[in-house]
Amino acid sequence: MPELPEVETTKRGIAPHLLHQTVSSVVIRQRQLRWPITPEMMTELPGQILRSVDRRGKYLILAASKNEASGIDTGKNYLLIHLGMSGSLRLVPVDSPAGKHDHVDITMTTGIALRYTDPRRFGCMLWFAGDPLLHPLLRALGPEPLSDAFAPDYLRVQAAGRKVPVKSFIMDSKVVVGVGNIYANEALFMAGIDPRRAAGRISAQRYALLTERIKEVLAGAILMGGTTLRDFTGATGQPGYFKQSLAVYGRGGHPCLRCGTNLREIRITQRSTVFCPGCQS
DNA sequence: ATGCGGACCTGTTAGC
DNA sequence: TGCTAACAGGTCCGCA
Repeated sequence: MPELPEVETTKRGIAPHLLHQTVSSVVIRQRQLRWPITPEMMTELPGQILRSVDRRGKYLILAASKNEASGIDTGKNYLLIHLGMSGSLRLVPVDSPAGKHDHVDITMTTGIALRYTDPRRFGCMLWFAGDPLLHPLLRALGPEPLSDAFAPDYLRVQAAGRKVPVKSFIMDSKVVVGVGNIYANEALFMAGIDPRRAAGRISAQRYALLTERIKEVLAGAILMGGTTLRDFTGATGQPGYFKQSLAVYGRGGHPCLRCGTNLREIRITQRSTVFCPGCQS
């Protein structure tokens, strides 16, 4: 379900209802996610105040700390959340009936609960202390695609000598975060690059264009509120509206919207890959 | 270091 | 209509 725009949309949706709020209770119905949820989250988080909601790649980072009357900084704890393939976070009224895959509720004293749902359980919810950016899952991540660090010459430099298909290359979170299967397909189409081409054999000029297209497609999707595939919904349950503007993803065998050639669908490292043999080389 | 394939888990859809 | 197999938005890990 979630690629970067969906995660960003989720973040924007939930943040206003969480910031500066005190957690009143945590209910864990299923702790076996990608990694088990530690019971400490349930015992330590209630009573703490949520201080920030951030995103790094497709990870959401919630910071929490106690409200110390003494003024002594007791340090922050962090909740690292990934939505995996099928996860979502929504805001629901306290005591809303929980469905089969509603694994966690974090309820605020306002009566609003942050509900984590994830049928496939590929996501995670990790409770820890210490600098979140040094966390093993975040430490080695590449730059944010919408930041200036993702510069026109960045991909060319990183790709030197690499033989993987360019599609796998831009989906590698150590290279750049947040480019999932849908947007990798779309950005390569927009840049006119064959997804099978070896990463190390693409010109600086084409990489500059690809970089621009990646930024464009992600920023556009964020503006649209995320892609709707199957059942993606934002924090309050509203659907995203980006699907209608996908040019290649999910359109294998159909005519290219630009040149009319039938789009080809292949697999690159187990992932569905759609491209136009006429427009992409 | 790089690249590949398997692993995690459930739900939906395509095909017989 | 029913059964089975393939596939789905992610990414970590172990092995060659």
